[in-house]
Amino acid sequence: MARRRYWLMKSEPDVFGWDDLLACPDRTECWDGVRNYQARNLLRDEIRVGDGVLFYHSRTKEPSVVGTARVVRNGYPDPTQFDPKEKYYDPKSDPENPRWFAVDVQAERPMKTTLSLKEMRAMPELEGMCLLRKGMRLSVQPVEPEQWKVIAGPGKLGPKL
DNA sequence: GCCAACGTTGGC
DNA sequence: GCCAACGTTGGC
Repeated sequence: MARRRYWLMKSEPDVFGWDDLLACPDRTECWDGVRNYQARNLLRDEIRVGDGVLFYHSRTKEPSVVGTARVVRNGYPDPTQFDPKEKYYDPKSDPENPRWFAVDVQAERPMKTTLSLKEMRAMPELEGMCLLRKGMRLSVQPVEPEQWKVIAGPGKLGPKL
């Protein structure tokens, strides 16, 4: 069994945020709509059931990590790419060889107190973190175990949902 | 295969 | 809402 790995996923609370995830059946939702090849590769090849996810709110007043989630389904073809009614419809994607992938995530625990981007920038332990690097706009990105521990380690999280 | 134009992301 | 930093597209 491979070691559990960690990721950070960005969401825009105006579109779909933590509260929306909690409102889903089983607190589980398909993480779809990712249209970036680098992120796609992670979703398709790297992210596995059981991995930990930092749930991050972007494009909001105080961009922050708000909770943790767990991957509950490995990468599979993103259904929205084949639906012409979908915003994320991609007519160039061949169903025989899908271009875009999604995973399912389940909300696990809220942060005891949300951790803002500003606060993270001020933490020397998080230096070099993907999220904090200039120009890093990946909506799905890796988190090192040490970084996970600092952000979501003992005492940082609220009760299991 | 270069690169200008265009679109998107996301902090501020 | 602005705009810098990227990524993608498409003409050549």
